[in-house]
Amino acid sequence: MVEKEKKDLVEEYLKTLKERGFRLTNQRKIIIETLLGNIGSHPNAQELLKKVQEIDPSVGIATVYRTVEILSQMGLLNLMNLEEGFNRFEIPGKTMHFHTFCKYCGKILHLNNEKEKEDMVKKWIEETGFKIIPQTFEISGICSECAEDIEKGDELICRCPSPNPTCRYRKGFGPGKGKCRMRWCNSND
Amino acid sequence: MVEKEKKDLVEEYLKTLKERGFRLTNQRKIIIETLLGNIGSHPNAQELLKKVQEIDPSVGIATVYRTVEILSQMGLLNLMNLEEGFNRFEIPGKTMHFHTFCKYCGKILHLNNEKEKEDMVKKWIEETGFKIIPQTFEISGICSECAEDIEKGDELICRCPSPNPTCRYRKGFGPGKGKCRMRWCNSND
DNA sequence: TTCGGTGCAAACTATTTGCATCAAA
DNA sequence: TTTGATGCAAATAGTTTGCACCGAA
Repeated sequence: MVEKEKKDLVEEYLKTLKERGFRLTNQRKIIIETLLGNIGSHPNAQELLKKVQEIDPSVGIATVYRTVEILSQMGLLNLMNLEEGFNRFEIPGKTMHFHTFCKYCGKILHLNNEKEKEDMVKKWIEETGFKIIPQTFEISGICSECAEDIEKGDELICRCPSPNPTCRYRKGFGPGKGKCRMRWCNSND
Repeated sequence: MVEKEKKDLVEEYLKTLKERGFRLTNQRKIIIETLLGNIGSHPNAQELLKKVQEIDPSVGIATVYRTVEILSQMGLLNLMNLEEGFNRFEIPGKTMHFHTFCKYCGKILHLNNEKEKEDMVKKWIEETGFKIIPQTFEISGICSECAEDIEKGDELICRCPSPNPTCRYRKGFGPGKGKCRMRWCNSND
C-alpha cells in the first residue's frame, strides 16, 4: 500500500507538470521517483544526483537543479536551509514538521504533536489571508549540553558524530583555539 | 534614550568579544556599531559593507564576513535565509519575529502578537531541553492574490515592487512564458 | 614584541546559463 | 516537425582563504 501511495503521488506530480505545459521527460520522471521514493532523506543536489545516476548515469547536475527549481516553484518541493552552505530538498508532507536545531553542536531533535502545532501556525497566519504551504520549521536554540558548557564558562565541546580533531568546538571557540572550515564542523567531509 | 541603549549594546558586544579572546579592532567596532545602528534593516554582506565603508572606506568584504561569522557563532547575530541566494544579518531582538512569506510573489507580512507566539514556541521546545535563541520565523505560504490566480487557473502575475518585464511571474510560469534569473524576480537588480 | 586581524586577490563551491543536440508531443 | 529539455562546460556569485603586512594588547 505504501508502494501504491508512492505511485499515485508520482502520477500526481507528473500530471501537475504536464498541466503546466512541461514535458514529461525520462530524467524528470526519475528525479521525481527518486525524491518520492526517499521521503525523509532530505538530500542535497549532489546526493540526489547520485541516486538518480544509479538509474540513469547520463543525467547531469544541471537537470537536477532545473527540475528541482520547477518543482519548488510549483509548491511540490520545499528547500531546506540548515546553514550548511547548500540547500536540501524535501517533499512537502501532508503535515508540517517541527525541529529544534542546536546552533552550537548542530544537533537536530524532532518535536512531538506536530498536528497540534500545525493548527496553531495556521491560525497565526489566518489574519494575513495567506494559505499555508506544508513545511518544516527549524527552531534555532541551544541544547542542554551546550547551554551547560556556556553556563559553566567552559569552552564548548564538539559533539559531532565523528568529531574532527580540528573542530573549533573541540578546543573552544576563539583565537588560537582551533578552527574548522564549515559552519559547525567538517568532520563529515 | 534609544541612543543610550544602543551604546550599551555596543559595549556589551565588545565586552563579549574581548572575553572570548578576540581583539577589539576598529573594523570590528564599526561593523558592530553599524549592525546595532540599523536594527530592523536586515542587510546582506554587500549592504553591510557599503554602510561600513561610509565610516571607513578601507574595510574589506572579507573582514565583514569574518566578523559576521564570529558574531553568529557567539549567538550575537542571526542569519536570515529568504531563499535569495545569500544571507541577511539580524541582531537578535529581545522578542522573536514572525513573518509570512509568499512563495509566489515574495511578499512579506509581519504577524501581530509576537510575544504570545514566542511564548508558544518556547513551550513547544521545552520538552527538548533546548534554550531558544530569539529569531525570526519565515512562514512560507501563498498570499490571497496568488492563491486567487491559481484557483482561477490563471497564470501567476509578478507583484514585485518594480516588476521586471521578463519576470516569469509576469507572463506566467511554464515553458515559453518568460523567465527570470533570480528565485523570485530580478527586478531589484 | 607578539600574534591575531586585515586587505587583497585568488580560490572555492553551489548554482545557473549558453549552446549544440536530443526527443516529447 | 516544432520547440522544450538535456548534457556539457563555462560562467556566476556568495563566501572563504592564503599571504604579506598591520596594529592591539
